[in-house]
Amino acid sequence: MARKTLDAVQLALASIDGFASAQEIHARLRETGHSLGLTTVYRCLRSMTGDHRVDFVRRDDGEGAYRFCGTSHHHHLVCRSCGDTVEVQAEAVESWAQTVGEASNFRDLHHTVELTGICASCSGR
Amino acid sequence: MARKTLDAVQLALASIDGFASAQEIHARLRETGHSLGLTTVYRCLRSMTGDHRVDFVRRDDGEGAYRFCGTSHHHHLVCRSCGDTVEVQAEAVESWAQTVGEASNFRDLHHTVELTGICASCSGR
DNA sequence: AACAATTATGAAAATGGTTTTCATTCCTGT
DNA sequence: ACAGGAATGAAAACCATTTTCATAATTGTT
Ligand SMILES: [Zn+2]
Ligand SMILES: [Zn+2]
Ligand SMILES: [Zn+2]
Ligand SMILES: [Zn+2]
Repeated sequence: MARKTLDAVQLALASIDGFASAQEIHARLRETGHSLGLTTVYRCLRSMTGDHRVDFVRRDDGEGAYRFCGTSHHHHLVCRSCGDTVEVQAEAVESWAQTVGEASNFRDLHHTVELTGICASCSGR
Repeated sequence: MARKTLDAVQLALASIDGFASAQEIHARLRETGHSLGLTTVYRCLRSMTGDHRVDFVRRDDGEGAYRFCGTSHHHHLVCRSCGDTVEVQAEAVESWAQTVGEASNFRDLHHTVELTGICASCSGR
């Protein structure tokens, strides 16, 4: 893989807040002038996750999502009615996840935390 | 959906140790004489996960896996290598989720928490 | 420069799990 | 028995991802 190509993908990924699917990254690349094939985007992402340069998770629908590792780790509180999103701190969860995983002798721990609810304006008052 | 069908799927699921994919459950059903279509198996599983009667997780390759489960609220620590699963208690997370949601004036809070890692036997030591 | 060998790329096809469609079968109540 | 509704499943559609393979770009050698 050409470094030039890897850099383009990394830049696109870094320009997106949070996780993005391969196809979303591909779309962003085309928006910014780069014309890379979807196949190449997949190839780069696989290489980058292998090097732990990007995080990989599965969304609920099974689609894979990628995130540049430099991005600060946080979680979201999403309104099920209007989709409004708030970023939340999760100190308590971070330490809990680590502690619980180690207690079971698991290594290389990751976690997915998704909070949902009905926001103030959607709940009427 | 007919109760008879739901029961057959639940029985098949209960006869399998740990998680099983829809197709594995379908195969088990055929082995035990029941001739249910794959479509119906998917329908039953969707209904059961909606009722929280079975747990649903995504395997590393994106395939969904199901397991018959009690009704108590809990979370999972899943090995990304062999799929082995440990149920974990999450007192700290339950209260955190509630507190964080209320702090943002959200109501009717839900949460999804998945822990993954590499289990002791898979990590080689 | 010229040329061969190696690598990178991407369009199209293949893959595979899951969902939709829709015609048919099964139930239920009258 | 009969009509109306629910349940079923084979086949087709879907869609993210992977594989193929022919072409383009790069690198190295003479
Ligand atoms: Zn976290
Ligand atoms: Zn469970
Ligand atoms: Zn394991
Ligand atoms: Zn919980």
